[in-house]
Amino acid sequence: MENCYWPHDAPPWLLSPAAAADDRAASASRSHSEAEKRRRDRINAQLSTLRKLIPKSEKMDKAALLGHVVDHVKEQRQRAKEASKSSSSMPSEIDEVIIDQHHESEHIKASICCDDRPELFAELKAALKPLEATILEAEVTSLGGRIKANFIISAAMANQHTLKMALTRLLISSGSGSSGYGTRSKRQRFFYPTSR
Amino acid sequence: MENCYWPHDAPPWLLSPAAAADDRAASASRSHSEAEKRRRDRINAQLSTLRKLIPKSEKMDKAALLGHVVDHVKEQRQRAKEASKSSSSMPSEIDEVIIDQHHESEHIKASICCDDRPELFAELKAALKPLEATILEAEVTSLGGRIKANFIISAAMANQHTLKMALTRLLISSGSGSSGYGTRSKRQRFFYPTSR
DNA sequence: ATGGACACGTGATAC
DNA sequence: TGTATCACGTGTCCA
Repeated sequence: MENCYWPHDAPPWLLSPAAAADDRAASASRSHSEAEKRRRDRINAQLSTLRKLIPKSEKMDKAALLGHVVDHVKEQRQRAKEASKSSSSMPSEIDEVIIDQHHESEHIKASICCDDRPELFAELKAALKPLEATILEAEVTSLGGRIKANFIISAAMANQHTLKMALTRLLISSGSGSSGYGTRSKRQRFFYPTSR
Repeated sequence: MENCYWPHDAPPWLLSPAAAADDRAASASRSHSEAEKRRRDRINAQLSTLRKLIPKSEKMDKAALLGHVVDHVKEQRQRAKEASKSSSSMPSEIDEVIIDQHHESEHIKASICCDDRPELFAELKAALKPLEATILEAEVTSLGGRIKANFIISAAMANQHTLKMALTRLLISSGSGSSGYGTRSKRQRFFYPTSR
Protein backbone atom coordinates (compact mmCIF):
# COMPACT_ATOMS: atom_id res chain seq x y z
CA MET A 1 0.00 0.00 0.00
CA GLU A 2 2.75 2.46 0.91
CA ASN A 3 4.42 1.84 -2.45
CA CYS A 4 1.36 3.05 -4.33
CA TYR A 5 1.69 6.62 -5.47
CA TRP A 6 -1.93 7.68 -5.95
CA PRO A 7 -3.99 4.59 -5.43
CA HIS A 8 -7.10 6.41 -4.22
CA ASP A 9 -6.41 10.15 -4.71
CA ALA A 10 -6.22 11.65 -8.19
CA PRO A 11 -3.06 13.60 -9.19
CA PRO A 12 -3.60 17.37 -8.71
CA TRP A 13 -2.76 18.42 -12.28
CA LEU A 14 -5.52 16.49 -14.03
CA LEU A 15 -8.98 16.72 -12.58
CA SER A 16 -11.74 17.26 -15.11
CA PRO A 17 -11.08 14.64 -17.83
CA ALA A 18 -11.39 11.45 -15.79
CA ALA A 19 -13.04 13.08 -12.78
CA ALA A 20 -16.52 12.01 -13.83
CA ALA A 21 -15.48 8.40 -14.31
CA ASP A 22 -13.72 8.47 -10.96
CA ASP A 23 -16.83 9.82 -9.25
CA ARG A 24 -19.05 7.17 -10.77
CA ALA A 25 -16.58 4.48 -9.77
CA ALA A 26 -16.37 5.79 -6.21
CA SER A 27 -20.13 5.92 -5.90
CA ALA A 28 -20.49 2.41 -7.25
CA SER A 29 -17.85 1.13 -4.88
CA ARG A 30 -19.59 2.81 -1.94
CA SER A 31 -23.02 1.39 -2.70
CA HIS A 32 -21.42 -1.96 -3.34
CA SER A 33 -19.75 -2.13 0.05
CA GLU A 34 -22.92 -0.88 1.71
CA ALA A 35 -25.00 -3.59 0.07
CA GLU A 36 -22.46 -6.18 1.08
CA LYS A 37 -22.64 -4.97 4.67
CA ARG A 38 -26.41 -5.27 4.62
CA ARG A 39 -26.06 -8.86 3.40
CA ARG A 40 -23.57 -9.67 6.16
CA ASP A 41 -25.89 -8.14 8.74
CA ARG A 42 -28.81 -10.26 7.56
CA ILE A 43 -26.77 -13.45 7.87
CA ASN A 44 -25.37 -12.48 11.27
CA ALA A 45 -28.85 -11.59 12.52
CA GLN A 46 -30.09 -15.11 11.75
CA LEU A 47 -26.95 -16.52 13.34
CA SER A 48 -27.71 -14.46 16.44
CA THR A 49 -31.27 -15.75 16.74
CA LEU A 50 -29.93 -19.28 16.30
CA ARG A 51 -27.61 -18.64 19.24
CA LYS A 52 -30.61 -17.79 21.38
CA LEU A 53 -32.28 -21.07 20.41
CA ILE A 54 -29.31 -23.38 21.02
CA PRO A 55 -28.32 -23.80 24.67
CA LYS A 56 -24.74 -23.05 25.70
CA SER A 57 -23.97 -21.58 22.30
CA GLU A 58 -22.74 -18.25 23.59
CA LYS A 59 -18.99 -17.91 23.11
CA MET A 60 -19.14 -20.47 20.32
CA ASP A 61 -17.48 -20.23 16.95
CA LYS A 62 -19.73 -19.59 13.95
CA ALA A 63 -18.86 -22.99 12.51
CA ALA A 64 -19.26 -24.68 15.89
CA LEU A 65 -22.63 -23.01 16.33
CA LEU A 66 -23.82 -24.27 12.96
CA GLY A 67 -22.49 -27.72 13.82
CA HIS A 68 -24.53 -27.80 17.01
CA VAL A 69 -27.52 -26.57 15.03
CA VAL A 70 -27.32 -29.56 12.67
CA ASP A 71 -26.99 -31.91 15.65
CA HIS A 72 -29.99 -30.26 17.27
CA VAL A 73 -32.10 -30.61 14.15
CA LYS A 74 -31.12 -34.26 13.73
CA GLU A 75 -31.88 -35.05 17.38
CA GLN A 76 -35.27 -33.39 17.17
CA ARG A 77 -35.94 -35.32 13.95
CA GLN A 78 -35.21 -38.59 15.73
CA ARG A 79 -37.34 -37.66 18.74
CA ALA A 80 -40.25 -36.75 16.50
CA LYS A 81 -39.97 -40.06 14.66
CA GLU A 82 -39.93 -42.07 17.88
CA ALA A 83 -42.78 -40.06 19.33
CA SER A 84 -44.99 -40.52 16.30
CA LYS A 85 -44.08 -44.21 16.18
CA SER A 86 -44.98 -44.81 19.81
CA SER A 87 -48.12 -42.75 19.33
CA SER A 88 -49.22 -44.78 16.32
CA SER A 89 -48.57 -47.97 18.24
CA MET A 90 -50.96 -47.05 21.02
CA PRO A 91 -54.57 -48.18 20.83
CA SER A 92 -57.21 -45.48 20.58
CA GLU A 93 -60.90 -45.64 21.43
CA ILE A 94 -61.87 -45.81 17.76
CA ASP A 95 -62.30 -49.19 16.11
CA GLU A 96 -60.41 -49.04 12.82
CA VAL A 97 -58.58 -50.98 10.16
CA ILE A 98 -55.85 -49.28 8.15
CA ILE A 99 -54.20 -50.75 5.07
CA ASP A 100 -51.22 -48.91 3.68
CA GLN A 101 -48.92 -49.86 0.85
CA HIS A 102 -45.98 -47.65 0.04
CA HIS A 103 -42.46 -47.62 -1.37
CA GLU A 104 -43.63 -49.49 -4.48
CA SER A 105 -42.52 -52.65 -2.70
CA GLU A 106 -44.62 -55.72 -1.98
CA HIS A 107 -44.85 -54.84 1.71
CA ILE A 108 -48.28 -53.96 3.04
CA LYS A 109 -48.66 -52.15 6.34
CA ALA A 110 -51.83 -53.23 8.11
CA SER A 111 -53.16 -52.20 11.49
CA ILE A 112 -56.27 -53.02 13.46
CA CYS A 113 -57.55 -51.36 16.61
CA CYS A 114 -60.40 -52.83 18.59
CA ASP A 115 -61.45 -54.21 21.97
CA ASP A 116 -59.18 -56.96 23.19
CA ARG A 117 -60.42 -60.52 23.70
CA PRO A 118 -58.65 -63.82 24.38
CA GLU A 119 -59.33 -65.41 21.01
CA LEU A 120 -58.25 -62.38 18.98
CA PHE A 121 -54.81 -63.70 18.13
CA ALA A 122 -56.21 -66.99 16.90
CA GLU A 123 -58.91 -65.22 14.86
CA LEU A 124 -56.28 -62.91 13.37
CA LYS A 125 -54.16 -65.86 12.37
CA ALA A 126 -57.14 -67.62 10.85
CA ALA A 127 -58.12 -64.50 8.93
CA LEU A 128 -54.65 -64.12 7.45
CA LYS A 129 -54.19 -67.80 6.58
CA PRO A 130 -56.27 -67.89 3.35
CA LEU A 131 -54.36 -64.90 1.95
CA GLU A 132 -51.11 -66.86 1.93
CA ALA A 133 -49.50 -63.72 3.30
CA THR A 134 -46.34 -64.04 5.35
CA ILE A 135 -46.07 -61.74 8.34
CA LEU A 136 -42.73 -59.95 8.23
CA GLU A 137 -43.18 -57.88 11.37
CA ALA A 138 -45.79 -57.74 14.07
CA GLU A 139 -46.20 -55.31 16.92
CA VAL A 140 -49.03 -55.60 19.41
CA THR A 141 -49.80 -53.03 22.06
CA SER A 142 -52.63 -53.46 24.52
CA LEU A 143 -53.88 -50.86 26.96
CA GLY A 144 -56.91 -50.96 29.21
CA GLY A 145 -58.80 -53.65 27.37
CA ARG A 146 -58.11 -52.07 23.99
CA ILE A 147 -55.64 -53.56 21.54
CA LYS A 148 -53.69 -52.19 18.58
CA ALA A 149 -51.90 -54.56 16.22
CA ASN A 150 -49.52 -53.35 13.53
CA PHE A 151 -48.35 -55.74 10.82
CA ILE A 152 -46.03 -55.64 7.91
CA ILE A 153 -47.15 -58.29 5.47
CA SER A 154 -45.61 -59.57 2.30
CA ALA A 155 -48.50 -59.90 -0.14
CA ALA A 156 -49.49 -58.81 -3.61
CA MET A 157 -51.14 -55.45 -3.94
CA ALA A 158 -54.28 -57.17 -5.31
CA ASN A 159 -54.89 -58.67 -1.87
CA GLN A 160 -55.30 -55.31 -0.18
CA HIS A 161 -59.09 -55.34 -0.32
CA THR A 162 -59.36 -58.95 0.77
CA LEU A 163 -57.06 -58.18 3.68
CA LYS A 164 -59.13 -55.19 4.70
CA MET A 165 -62.31 -57.26 4.50
CA ALA A 166 -60.85 -60.00 6.66
CA LEU A 167 -59.66 -57.57 9.34
CA THR A 168 -62.88 -55.57 9.29
CA ARG A 169 -64.74 -58.82 9.95
CA LEU A 170 -62.76 -59.12 13.17
CA LEU A 171 -63.86 -55.62 14.10
CA ILE A 172 -67.52 -56.43 13.56
CA SER A 173 -67.42 -59.67 15.50
CA SER A 174 -65.70 -57.73 18.27
CA GLY A 175 -68.46 -55.13 18.42
CA SER A 176 -71.26 -57.72 18.49
CA GLY A 177 -70.06 -59.00 21.83
CA SER A 178 -70.55 -62.56 20.66
CA SER A 179 -67.31 -63.65 22.24
CA GLY A 180 -68.81 -63.52 25.71
CA TYR A 181 -65.61 -61.90 26.97
CA GLY A 182 -67.67 -59.44 28.99
CA THR A 183 -69.40 -56.28 27.94
CA ARG A 184 -67.71 -53.14 29.12
CA SER A 185 -69.38 -49.92 30.05
CA LYS A 186 -70.83 -48.18 27.01
CA ARG A 187 -70.44 -44.64 28.39
CA GLN A 188 -67.89 -42.50 26.71
CA ARG A 189 -64.61 -43.19 28.40
CA PHE A 190 -62.26 -41.12 26.32
CA PHE A 191 -61.93 -37.36 26.60
CA TYR A 192 -59.38 -35.51 24.62
CA PRO A 193 -57.25 -33.38 26.91
CA THR A 194 -58.48 -29.83 27.24
CA SER A 195 -55.95 -27.67 25.49
CA ARG A 196 -53.94 -25.46 27.85
CA MET B 1 -3.49 -1.77 -8.14
CA GLU B 2 -1.96 -0.75 -11.44
CA ASN B 3 -0.59 2.42 -9.90
CA CYS B 4 1.49 0.46 -7.43
CA TYR B 5 5.04 0.04 -8.58
CA TRP B 6 6.17 -2.99 -6.61
CA PRO B 7 3.32 -3.92 -4.34
CA HIS B 8 4.32 -7.57 -4.13
CA ASP B 9 7.70 -7.84 -5.85
CA ALA B 10 10.80 -6.28 -4.31
CA PRO B 11 12.81 -3.78 -6.41
CA PRO B 12 15.79 -5.54 -8.05
CA TRP B 13 18.51 -3.28 -6.67
CA LEU B 14 17.89 -3.92 -3.00
CA LEU B 15 17.37 -7.50 -1.95
CA SER B 16 19.22 -8.46 1.20
CA PRO B 17 18.41 -5.68 3.69
CA ALA B 18 14.63 -5.90 3.89
CA ALA B 19 14.33 -9.15 1.99
CA ALA B 20 14.08 -11.21 5.16
CA ALA B 21 11.32 -9.02 6.53
CA ASP B 22 9.48 -9.17 3.22
CA ASP B 23 9.69 -12.95 3.12
CA ARG B 24 8.32 -13.28 6.64
CA ALA B 25 5.53 -10.91 5.80
CA ALA B 26 4.64 -12.76 2.61
CA SER B 27 4.68 -16.10 4.40
CA ALA B 28 2.51 -14.72 7.18
CA SER B 29 0.06 -13.27 4.68
CA ARG B 30 -0.13 -16.60 2.83
CA SER B 31 -0.78 -18.68 5.92
CA HIS B 32 -3.28 -16.08 7.03
CA SER B 33 -5.32 -16.24 3.86
CA GLU B 34 -5.08 -20.03 3.88
CA ALA B 35 -6.35 -20.23 7.43
CA GLU B 36 -9.16 -17.87 6.56
CA LYS B 37 -10.13 -20.05 3.61
CA ARG B 38 -10.21 -23.10 5.89
CA ARG B 39 -12.51 -21.22 8.22
CA ARG B 40 -14.84 -20.24 5.39
CA ASP B 41 -14.87 -23.82 4.15
CA ARG B 42 -15.86 -25.14 7.58
CA ILE B 43 -18.74 -22.70 7.83
CA ASN B 44 -19.91 -23.44 4.29
CA ALA B 45 -19.71 -27.17 4.95
CA GLN B 46 -22.11 -26.87 7.88
CA LEU B 47 -24.31 -24.65 5.76
CA SER B 48 -24.31 -27.33 3.10
CA THR B 49 -25.36 -30.09 5.51
CA LEU B 50 -28.09 -27.78 6.79
CA ARG B 51 -29.32 -27.44 3.21
CA LYS B 52 -29.66 -31.22 3.02
CA LEU B 53 -31.75 -31.24 6.20
CA ILE B 54 -34.12 -28.44 5.25
CA PRO B 55 -36.54 -29.24 2.42
CA LYS B 56 -36.68 -26.96 -0.63
CA SER B 57 -33.59 -25.06 0.44
CA GLU B 58 -31.43 -25.82 -2.60
CA LYS B 59 -31.94 -22.50 -4.38
CA MET B 60 -32.05 -20.41 -1.24
CA ASP B 61 -29.92 -17.51 -0.16
CA LYS B 62 -27.60 -18.10 2.80
CA ALA B 63 -29.62 -15.73 4.96
CA ALA B 64 -32.90 -17.25 3.75
CA LEU B 65 -31.58 -20.73 4.51
CA LEU B 66 -30.69 -19.73 8.06
CA GLY B 67 -34.08 -18.09 8.43
CA HIS B 68 -35.82 -21.31 7.48
CA VAL B 69 -33.55 -23.17 9.88
CA VAL B 70 -34.70 -21.04 12.80
CA ASP B 71 -38.32 -21.59 11.77
CA HIS B 72 -37.69 -25.31 11.55
CA VAL B 73 -36.12 -25.46 15.00
CA LYS B 74 -38.97 -23.46 16.52
CA GLU B 75 -41.61 -25.64 14.86
CA GLN B 76 -39.98 -28.86 16.01
CA ARG B 77 -39.65 -27.42 19.50
CA GLN B 78 -43.37 -26.67 19.59
CA ARG B 79 -44.25 -30.13 18.30
CA ALA B 80 -42.07 -31.76 20.95
CA LYS B 81 -43.76 -29.73 23.67
CA GLU B 82 -47.23 -30.69 22.51
CA ALA B 83 -46.25 -34.33 22.09
CA SER B 84 -44.79 -34.60 25.58
CA LYS B 85 -47.81 -32.79 27.01
CA SER B 86 -50.32 -35.09 25.33
CA SER B 87 -48.21 -38.08 26.34
CA SER B 88 -48.12 -37.07 30.00
CA SER B 89 -51.87 -36.55 29.91
CA MET B 90 -52.57 -40.13 28.86
CA PRO B 91 -53.37 -42.71 31.54
CA SER B 92 -50.98 -45.60 31.91
CA GLU B 93 -51.55 -49.01 33.43
CA ILE B 94 -49.67 -48.10 36.59
CA ASP B 95 -51.54 -46.65 39.55
CA GLU B 96 -49.60 -43.61 40.70
CA VAL B 97 -49.76 -40.25 42.42
CA ILE B 98 -47.26 -37.58 41.50
CA ILE B 99 -46.77 -34.32 43.40
CA ASP B 100 -44.49 -31.77 41.86
CA GLN B 101 -43.69 -28.26 42.97
CA HIS B 102 -41.39 -26.13 40.89
CA HIS B 103 -40.61 -22.58 39.86
CA GLU B 104 -40.45 -21.50 43.53
CA SER B 105 -44.06 -20.45 43.12
CA GLU B 106 -47.01 -21.57 45.23
CA HIS B 107 -48.35 -23.74 42.44
CA ILE B 108 -48.34 -27.48 43.02
CA LYS B 109 -48.69 -29.87 40.10
CA ALA B 110 -50.52 -33.01 41.15
CA SER B 111 -51.56 -35.98 39.08
CA ILE B 112 -53.32 -39.24 39.84
CA CYS B 113 -53.68 -42.26 37.60
CA CYS B 114 -55.97 -45.14 38.51
CA ASP B 115 -58.99 -47.14 37.40
CA ASP B 116 -61.96 -44.97 36.59
CA ARG B 117 -65.18 -45.17 38.58
CA PRO B 118 -68.30 -42.98 38.68
CA GLU B 119 -67.74 -41.52 42.14
CA LEU B 120 -64.11 -40.60 41.51
CA PHE B 121 -64.76 -36.94 40.82
CA ALA B 122 -66.78 -36.55 43.98
CA GLU B 123 -64.17 -38.37 46.05
CA LEU B 124 -61.46 -36.20 44.57
CA LYS B 125 -63.37 -33.07 45.46
CA ALA B 126 -63.97 -34.33 48.99
CA ALA B 127 -60.28 -35.20 49.37
CA LEU B 128 -59.21 -31.73 48.31
CA LYS B 129 -61.77 -29.84 50.40
CA PRO B 130 -60.03 -30.04 53.82
CA LEU B 131 -56.79 -28.71 52.30
CA GLU B 132 -58.41 -25.40 51.40
CA ALA B 133 -56.57 -25.65 48.12
CA THR B 134 -58.02 -23.89 45.11
CA ILE B 135 -57.78 -25.74 41.82
CA LEU B 136 -56.27 -23.46 39.20
CA GLU B 137 -56.29 -25.91 36.33
CA ALA B 138 -57.69 -29.39 35.85
CA GLU B 139 -57.23 -31.77 32.95
CA VAL B 140 -58.83 -35.20 32.94
CA THR B 141 -58.19 -37.86 30.34
CA SER B 142 -59.86 -41.24 30.41
CA LEU B 143 -59.04 -44.19 28.20
CA GLY B 144 -60.36 -47.71 28.38
CA GLY B 145 -61.54 -47.62 31.96
CA ARG B 146 -58.34 -45.95 33.15
CA ILE B 147 -58.23 -42.31 34.16
CA LYS B 148 -55.47 -39.72 34.47
CA ALA B 149 -56.14 -36.43 36.21
CA ASN B 150 -53.67 -33.55 36.20
CA PHE B 151 -54.16 -30.61 38.53
CA ILE B 152 -52.47 -27.35 39.22
CA ILE B 153 -53.30 -26.35 42.76
CA SER B 154 -52.59 -23.19 44.70
CA ALA B 155 -51.49 -24.40 48.12
CA ALA B 156 -48.65 -23.93 50.55
CA MET B 157 -45.69 -26.19 50.14
CA ALA B 158 -46.34 -27.58 53.62
CA ASN B 159 -49.48 -29.25 52.29
CA GLN B 160 -47.66 -31.41 49.78
CA HIS B 161 -47.55 -34.47 52.00
CA THR B 162 -51.15 -34.10 53.10
CA LEU B 163 -52.17 -33.79 49.45
CA LYS B 164 -50.23 -36.88 48.52
CA MET B 165 -51.80 -38.83 51.37
CA ALA B 166 -55.29 -37.79 50.33
CA LEU B 167 -54.78 -38.75 46.70
CA THR B 168 -53.06 -42.03 47.60
CA ARG B 169 -56.11 -42.91 49.71
CA LEU B 170 -58.18 -42.66 46.51
CA LEU B 171 -55.77 -45.07 44.84
CA ILE B 172 -56.12 -47.62 47.63
CA SER B 173 -59.90 -47.46 47.73
CA SER B 174 -59.82 -47.88 43.96
CA GLY B 175 -57.72 -51.01 44.19
CA SER B 176 -59.91 -52.59 46.86
CA GLY B 177 -62.79 -52.78 44.42
CA SER B 178 -65.18 -51.63 47.14
CA SER B 179 -66.95 -49.34 44.71
CA GLY B 180 -68.62 -52.26 43.00
CA TYR B 181 -68.03 -50.62 39.61
CA GLY B 182 -66.97 -53.95 38.22
CA THR B 183 -63.73 -55.86 38.44
CA ARG B 184 -61.76 -55.90 35.24
CA SER B 185 -59.58 -58.67 33.94
CA LYS B 186 -56.44 -59.09 36.01
CA ARG B 187 -54.29 -60.47 33.20
CA GLN B 188 -51.57 -58.22 31.90
CA ARG B 189 -53.13 -56.05 29.27
CA PHE B 190 -50.25 -53.75 28.45
CA PHE B 191 -47.26 -54.69 26.38
CA TYR B 192 -44.63 -52.22 25.50
CA PRO B 193 -44.13 -52.12 21.75
CA THR B 194 -41.29 -54.26 20.52
CA SER B 195 -38.46 -51.98 19.57
CA ARG B 196 -37.71 -51.67 15.85
C1' DA C 1 -25.85 -1.08 -16.83
C1' DT C 2 -27.75 -2.16 -11.94
C1' DG C 3 -28.08 -4.74 -7.90
C1' DG C 4 -27.69 -9.40 -5.57
C1' DA C 5 -24.95 -13.13 -3.98
C1' DC C 6 -20.59 -15.37 -3.41
C1' DA C 7 -15.38 -16.09 -2.38
C1' DC C 8 -11.33 -13.87 -1.54
C1' DG C 9 -7.55 -11.35 0.88
C1' DT C 10 -6.60 -8.10 4.52
C1' DG C 11 -6.46 -5.38 9.06
C1' DA C 12 -7.92 -5.69 13.74
C1' DT C 13 -8.16 -8.23 17.82
C1' DA C 14 -8.17 -11.95 21.53
C1' DC C 15 -5.72 -15.66 23.72
C1' DT D 1 4.87 -14.84 19.88
C1' DG D 2 1.79 -17.40 16.40
C1' DT D 3 -2.87 -18.82 15.73
C1' DA D 4 -7.50 -18.59 16.12
C1' DT D 5 -12.01 -15.57 14.73
C1' DC D 6 -14.36 -11.60 12.88
C1' DA D 7 -15.81 -7.51 9.81
C1' DC D 8 -14.69 -5.15 5.92
C1' DG D 9 -13.99 -3.81 0.99
C1' DT D 10 -13.29 -5.69 -3.41
C1' DG D 11 -13.49 -8.59 -7.75
C1' DT D 12 -16.52 -11.44 -10.25
C1' DC D 13 -20.41 -13.75 -11.99
C1' DC D 14 -25.40 -13.82 -12.91
C1' DA D 15 -30.06 -12.17 -13.79
